[in-house]
Amino acid sequence: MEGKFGVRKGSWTAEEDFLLKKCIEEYGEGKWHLVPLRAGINRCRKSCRLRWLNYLRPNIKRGEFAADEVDMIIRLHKLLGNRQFPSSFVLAGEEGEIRNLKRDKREDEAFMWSLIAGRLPGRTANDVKNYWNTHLKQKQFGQSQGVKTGCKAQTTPGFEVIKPQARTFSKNFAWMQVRRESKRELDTPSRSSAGQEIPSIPSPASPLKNNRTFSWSNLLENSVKDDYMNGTSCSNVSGNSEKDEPVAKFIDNVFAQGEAMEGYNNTTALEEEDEHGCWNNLFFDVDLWDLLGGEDNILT
DNA sequence: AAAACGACCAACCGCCGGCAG
DNA sequence: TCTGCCGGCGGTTGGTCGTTT
Repeated sequence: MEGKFGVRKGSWTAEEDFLLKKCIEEYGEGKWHLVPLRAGINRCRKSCRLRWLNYLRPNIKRGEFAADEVDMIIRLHKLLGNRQFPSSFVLAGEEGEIRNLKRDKREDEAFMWSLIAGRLPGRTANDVKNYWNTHLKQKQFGQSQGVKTGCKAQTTPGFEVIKPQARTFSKNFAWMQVRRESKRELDTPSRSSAGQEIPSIPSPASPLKNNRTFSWSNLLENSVKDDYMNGTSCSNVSGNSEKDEPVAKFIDNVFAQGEAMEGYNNTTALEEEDEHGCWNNLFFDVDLWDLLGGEDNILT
């Protein structure tokens, strides 16, 4: 059970767990290279960190994944693709400037499981990854692509990644004018400039017709998918017409949730003064906000 | 009853970017 | 600018346990 340099490997004992937990409680997380020494454990820094993050950390939820957790994993995995943003995931800035939202290679590859886990309280990235590999991957591909072939694990076949199309935002884009008080306007269906009814977003308090629970991933997924597939124009809640814009619609949908955003524990609040001098509180999922390129891209 | 098989998941490995010196 | 250390990630392995033959 000893690896290089005589450090212990393999399963952790109850005593090691106790020492590690005690050490983290005393010194806090971080400085992992010091942890084995401080805790008096003959383990490498990585082993200590992993044991803490995946097992000992408080509030880790164990046991079966709930249906809504599984649903969230599937949706986010579909949304984020197979560790890659499409290279065409770009936003058009001012005067034809194209900004590519594709991050560097490392970011592409590194953030998916942790991002998904971040939306599942108590679940670790390792949990999510294991669950995907042992349960969901086979369901998604097993029958049609013969995953159970006995060969070594291979890269997950690429999902169909829903790609937002290039778009232009303007500074006076109407979402900046939306006030939370205008949420009630959503009670009547919005209409596009062409008179089309805009698909309404379900309220958290009123479940979807098919009884599926509302989740944040629906916002982006539905918004992007609808617009990408239909190519329809839409208007935002303030009634201003905009070109067909998946991201814009997403933003509209986010604001349509009004008060509900406040209860979401991973939401950032922005304040924006509109042209009438009104201050608006804008609530936004921090990860998706970043995913879309942050304020620079959204507001440009 | 026991061997073979398969599912599950904790743990390890290798890689990479950030950062300080 | 270079180098080495650190933290953090996805991919993969291998031990354990339940099920099947």
